[in-house]
Amino acid sequence: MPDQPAHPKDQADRFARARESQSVALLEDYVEMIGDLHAELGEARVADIAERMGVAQPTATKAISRLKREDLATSRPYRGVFLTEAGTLLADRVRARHRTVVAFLVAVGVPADVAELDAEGIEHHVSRQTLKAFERYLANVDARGRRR
Amino acid sequence: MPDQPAHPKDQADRFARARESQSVALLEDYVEMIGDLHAELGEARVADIAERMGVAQPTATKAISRLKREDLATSRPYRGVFLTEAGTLLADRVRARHRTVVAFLVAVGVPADVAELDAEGIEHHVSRQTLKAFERYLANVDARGRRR
DNA sequence: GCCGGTAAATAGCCATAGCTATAAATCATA
DNA sequence: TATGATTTATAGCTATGGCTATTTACCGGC
Ligand SMILES: [Mn+2]
Ligand SMILES: [Mn+2]
Ligand SMILES: [Mn+2]
Ligand SMILES: [Mn+2]
Repeated sequence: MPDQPAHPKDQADRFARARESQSVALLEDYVEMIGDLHAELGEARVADIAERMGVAQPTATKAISRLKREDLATSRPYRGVFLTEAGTLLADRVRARHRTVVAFLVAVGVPADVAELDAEGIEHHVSRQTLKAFERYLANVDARGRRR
Repeated sequence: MPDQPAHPKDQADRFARARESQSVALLEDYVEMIGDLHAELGEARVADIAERMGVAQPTATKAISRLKREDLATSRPYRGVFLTEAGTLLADRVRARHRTVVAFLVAVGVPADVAELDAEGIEHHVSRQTLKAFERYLANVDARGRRR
């Protein structure tokens, strides 16, 4: 019992878009974290990246190869990983979006710990327009206190 | 510049959870759509499933194999695909969640067309608790009219 | 009932993202 | 400075989810 008769092409485009977002999600999470590691530790070692991502070390190495291929990072063997200009920009954008999504979820009544968990996946599918809507919502909450 | 010093294990668990949600996402979208097709057309043919998913026919066939393996669907060769009890339950749950996510996004100010697009990816990362929060929010909106 | 057209299945390719096991490089310290 | 410990890279495996090309099954009309 779908809402409308469904336009196959539109629906297909929707799925294609979600698949595309997904394929970028891994890149986003890695660059964000590499940026975090530089801010916290002054460097991003493969071992630390792997630990925080919750994957085996060769899995992280392989992901880093993809970052390099997409010009988001460079690395000096046995010397750590570095974000390019583009990587830094992406990391900052992704980090800001991540925080907005978490804050927004909390603002609409999601428990903080759950918000953190869900945001890790949700963030990658939040478009520019949706992010703007979240920001507007937060601005209102901030200005007028918790609405009920 | 992360918010807190970051607990590597917690963060790793968060990523693991997002990966798990992702691996279920495809199953969810397929069962929802197969349910839709049965409601609309009385049957779910592989060709229609592929068209709506925006993938080639063999890709749909392979996904259906996975649905069968996970006991969400059965199929009679050249005769279409059928949801099991579990598949029907999942489809209904996923369809309801999808609608709630879209309605919620629209309610917080996301343009309807954008809400449709983003929801297709977001929905799979919305936990039970977050969904409850969305429902509460919508109930308030319904009861008291559009808040500003 | 046969035969052509359509639909589905199968074969076999590629890329991604995970893993373990092992080799190689670096580093610390004796 | 040699050596052992640690870290990183590499090799090679699996599963998923895309694809195209081809074969097989079904079905409707003659
Ligand atoms: Mn994430
Ligand atoms: Mn994130
Ligand atoms: Mn979806
Ligand atoms: Mn959906």
